[in-house]
Amino acid sequence: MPELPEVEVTRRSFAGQIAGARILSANLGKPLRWPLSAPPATLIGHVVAAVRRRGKYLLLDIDDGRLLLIHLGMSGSLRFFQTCPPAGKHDHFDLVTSRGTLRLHDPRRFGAVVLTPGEQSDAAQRLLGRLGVEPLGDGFDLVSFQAGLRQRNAPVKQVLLAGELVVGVGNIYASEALFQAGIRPTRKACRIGSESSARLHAAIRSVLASAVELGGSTLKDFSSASGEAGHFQLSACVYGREGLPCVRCGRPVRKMLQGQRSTYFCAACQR
DNA sequence: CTATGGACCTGAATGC
DNA sequence: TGCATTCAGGTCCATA
Repeated sequence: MPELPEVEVTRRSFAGQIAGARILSANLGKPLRWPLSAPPATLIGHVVAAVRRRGKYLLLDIDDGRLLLIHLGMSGSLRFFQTCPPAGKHDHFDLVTSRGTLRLHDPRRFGAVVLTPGEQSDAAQRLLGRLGVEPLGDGFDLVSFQAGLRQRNAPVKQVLLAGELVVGVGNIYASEALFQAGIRPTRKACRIGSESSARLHAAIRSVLASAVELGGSTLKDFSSASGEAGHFQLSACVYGREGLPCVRCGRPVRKMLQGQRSTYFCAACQR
């Protein structure tokens, strides 16, 4: 489900409520992707100082310097409840605080909750250390992005998904950004001209920013921590539109597989 | 080093 | 109706 916009929308929907809240208990259900590196009981009595985001990870700063990392995987979503209903079959983590309960719902359990000693610890850096720059931040400058592309021989879509150049661009938004930039997803990154790569740079920013504005994509079951659905998918130009007319030229949108994942594009508009 | 494919897990949609 | 197959928003890991 969640790419950067969904994670950011989720963060914004509960960060203000949980910041300053005292942890009353932390309960795990079925195992998630990585084990907790410390017993969750060690969180009790501590305060959640802030909620940040890095790529597709949510970072909960604990008042003693520890960092609780949450990743939503493919099917995860978070809700923040004032009064928390009983846990359902796919609710696998509850952080009960003085201001409400943060609950992770994740049917496929590709998500993760990892308690680390701090952002610079090995445990945290193992997950965060190789992430590329934030696409909506100042670090995403055109010149370094173009230089990064020139170094990669892989198809540009795979380079975006790898997240080593720039984070947060997942399967939906990679297709959308490449469509907006007029670049064929199979084109080798190092063979993209500087005008095209400048368009891609701008497209990544604008696609992600507009998805955040629209509250993310609601394909299957995404909603924010307050339960709001997103609306980006209504404005998707190519993703999930195989066979439907390209919004620009009217020819049918095509679907192909790249690295076992669906890619949507317009063969006429993208070269 | 890179590129590829499998692994993790469940549920919904599709096909026969 | 029932059962098997395919697909889904992510990422790590083993293998060539």
